[in-house]
Formats: sequence, C-alpha cells, structure tokens
Amino acid sequence: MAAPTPTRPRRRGHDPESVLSIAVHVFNERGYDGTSMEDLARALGVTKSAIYYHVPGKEQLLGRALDRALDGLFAMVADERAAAGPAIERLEWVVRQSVRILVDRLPYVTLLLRVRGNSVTEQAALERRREFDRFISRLVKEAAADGSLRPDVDPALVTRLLFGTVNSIAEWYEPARGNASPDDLADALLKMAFNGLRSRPAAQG
Amino acid sequence: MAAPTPTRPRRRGHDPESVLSIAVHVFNERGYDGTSMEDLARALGVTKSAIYYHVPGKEQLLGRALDRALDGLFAMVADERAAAGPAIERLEWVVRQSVRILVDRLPYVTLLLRVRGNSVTEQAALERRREFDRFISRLVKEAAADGSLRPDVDPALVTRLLFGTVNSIAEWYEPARGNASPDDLADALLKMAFNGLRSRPAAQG
DNA sequence: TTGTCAACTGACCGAATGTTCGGTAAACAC
DNA sequence: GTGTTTACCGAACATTCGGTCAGTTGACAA
Repeated sequence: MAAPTPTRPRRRGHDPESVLSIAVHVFNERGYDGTSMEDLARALGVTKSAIYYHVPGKEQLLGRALDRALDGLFAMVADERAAAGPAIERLEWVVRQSVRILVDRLPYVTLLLRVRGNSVTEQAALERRREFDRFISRLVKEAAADGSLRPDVDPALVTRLLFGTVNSIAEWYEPARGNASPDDLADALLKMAFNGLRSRPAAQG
Repeated sequence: MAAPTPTRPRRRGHDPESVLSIAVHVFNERGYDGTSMEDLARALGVTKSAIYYHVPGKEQLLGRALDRALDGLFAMVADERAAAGPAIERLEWVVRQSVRILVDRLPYVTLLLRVRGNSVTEQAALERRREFDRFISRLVKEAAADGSLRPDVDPALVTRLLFGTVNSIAEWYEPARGNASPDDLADALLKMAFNGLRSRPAAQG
C-alpha cells in the first residue's frame, strides 16, 4: 500500500512560502508602507483574511523577508575565503559574492536596502545590516593598510562608494530580461571599481 | 516714515517653504507612505489642520519636493558644458555636477531616488527621471564610441554602475557631519570609477 | 455516508488615515 | 477703538487600515 505521503502534497492554494514570495514582490513594487493587505490579497488571488491563515501578519512577513537577505550576507562573511589570504583578494571575493547574493535573493535584498527603521522589525534588520557593514569596512581598511588600495582616498569613503555601487544593482537588475549574469555583472563592477573605466594606451598584465 | 516692508516680515509661524523643507526631512526619515500628516504636524509643532493653511495636501508636498530635485538635474544637462567638447570630459563634468546637485539638494534628491510610481505625482517624476537617465546613457555611449572607455564593458552597464554609485551617496551622506565636501567626494568617486581603486606600481601622468 | 480538516470567505472591529470646516486669538491697519 | 488678515485649533468627516472570527467548501479517509 502507498506510504502516506511524507510531505503533504498541498493539493492547491497557497502556503507560507508562496505568500512570502508574492508579498515581497508587491512590497518592492509599491513599498512596504504603500502596500495594504488588500493589495497582497489581490496579488494572491484570495481575500485578505485568507492571508492570515498562512502567516501571522504583515510585519512578520517583512521580518521573514529581511532575514532571508541578512542570512545570506552573514553566511558569506562566515566563509573562510572571507577570512584567509591577502586583504585585497578577500575584498574582491566578498564583492563578487555580494553581487551573487544580491541577484540570487534579489527581492529580499532589495527590500532590506529600503528599510528605514519604522518598527522594531525594521530596527532589528538595520542593526544586523550595520554589523555587516562594519565587517566590510574593516576589510577595506586592511586592504588599504597593506598598500593594495590607492592611498589618496579615505578607506571609509571607499567602503561606501564600493558597496553603494554593489547595492545600486538592486535598483535596476531584472533577471528575466537580457541582463548580464551575476558573474558578468561582478566582473564589470570589479573592473570599474578596481581598474577604472578609462581605456589605457597599453595595459599592465 | 518707514517704507512698508516690501516682502512681508512673516512675523511668526510657518510658510510654505518651511513646511516643505521640514516635511521632506520627515519623508526621508520614515518614507513618504510611512509618514502621516500627524507626523508632519508634530515635526512642525502645530496641529494637522494648520498644515492645510500653507500647502494643499500631502501629495502636492511630495510633488514640489520632487520638482526641486528634477529641476536641478535638468538645469545641468541644459548647460553648454554638457554639450560641447570630448564626450569623456563632458561625462566627467556631468558626474561631478550630479554629485554637487545631490549634495546641495540632498533631501529632495533622496526623496526622488525612492519614488516607485504609486501615484500620478510619482509617475510624472519617474518619467522626468527616465528622461534624465536617457541623456546620461547617450553620453556614456558617445564616450565609449570614441574609445575613451574600456571596450570590454557594455556602455549601458557602465551607465547604471556609474550613476548607481553617484546616487548611492544619498544613502549615507550627512553634510553636517565630518563628511567630505562635494568636490572631494566627486574627486574620490571619479578616481575610483575612472582610474580604479587599485594602487599601481608607477602611475601614469 | 459520514466525518475530518485544510483552505478559504464575508462580515465585521477599532484605530488610523488625509482632509474639511467653523471658530478664534493675536497682530496689524486705520 | 473697529475691522481685517494671518495663522492657527479642535472637532468631525469619510475612507482605509491591519486584523479577527464564525462559518462554508471541497477533497479525502474510513
């Protein structure tokens, strides 16, 4: 006889996961505060009250989304490749991985980048984000200290410009369209930020 | 006898200008949709209804703010220095001016960069912004076409990364604090974007 | 056929929203 | 003083908000 299906087949309708991903999509379109539960219901094809069967409420939806973004970033900085080797190489690796995470988890990271701290949920996310930023900041300072970065620009400023560039990808990137792959994107970004846009008469090796 | 003061002394209280600047400040703190008229009233030190004596409503407040940002940007692209000379030099000038405008009109530009198109006011601002972006895009393409930019990165991508970097300044710049001046900021940004962060054994001229 | 239960509806709640309006106190003009 | 204007208050407005809850539906098991 057939074994009782171990994970229930979820024969139709939504589950917490599908609600989250659709909700985050709408949050990014209209902004979290600009999105009503009615808007979400419409996007899900159900009534408002059905949402509460799957998730506890609007703010928890936001919290779960922000955690997805932050968990990805913290998993990266915990990797040994962010801790061992020359600072400049670790920095390049972290930039490349940041681009990858941003693209892989685009809607979640986009949401994170727009958080202003209007609730405890947002404040908690902001605090985790600041911790990530401090890690990056330290890494840039190390690279500057060992002479790998040009000495005429303040490392704190480099950190902001470099990761400002990375984060700005969230403003326009659409994976479906004919956009560059995450790797090509990271290549272009690293070329610009580390070697410069200007064409050179004869390049170094 | 004293001539009747030509511009009324506005003996006390607010005027449309002070309401706008304080409102925009609060909009940037909490987001436009996250800001209630009650929030604005509190920041202004009056009741909600007093606001309507000075301005027609919340959305018009937003509209006026967005126009301040956009007018600044369009005044720049109308300048002859954006139209004459080698493309690469015009591009550098436009980047530098963009940084200056962003800093000069920081709260207004910040607000503009967060608009998502939730109302006709926002949609109109988005359309004007897209027109500005098209101008920039053309300029980068010209610089690429005449060989001033490295040929191994798509000009459309360069546009997004370069102005993504510029716009990201709005996320952290605080003029009051010990931040760099607009000029120093533009210098650092141009050094990174055009010449690269990497220190070089021997520099070119 | 009966019962169970996941998934949902529709009516509703209190609170908050942007906005309006009648009134009013202080400053000024004469 | 008398009248007018400026800048505001307080109460109320209709609407929308996030959220609750009793009930219904339809797939499945026994």
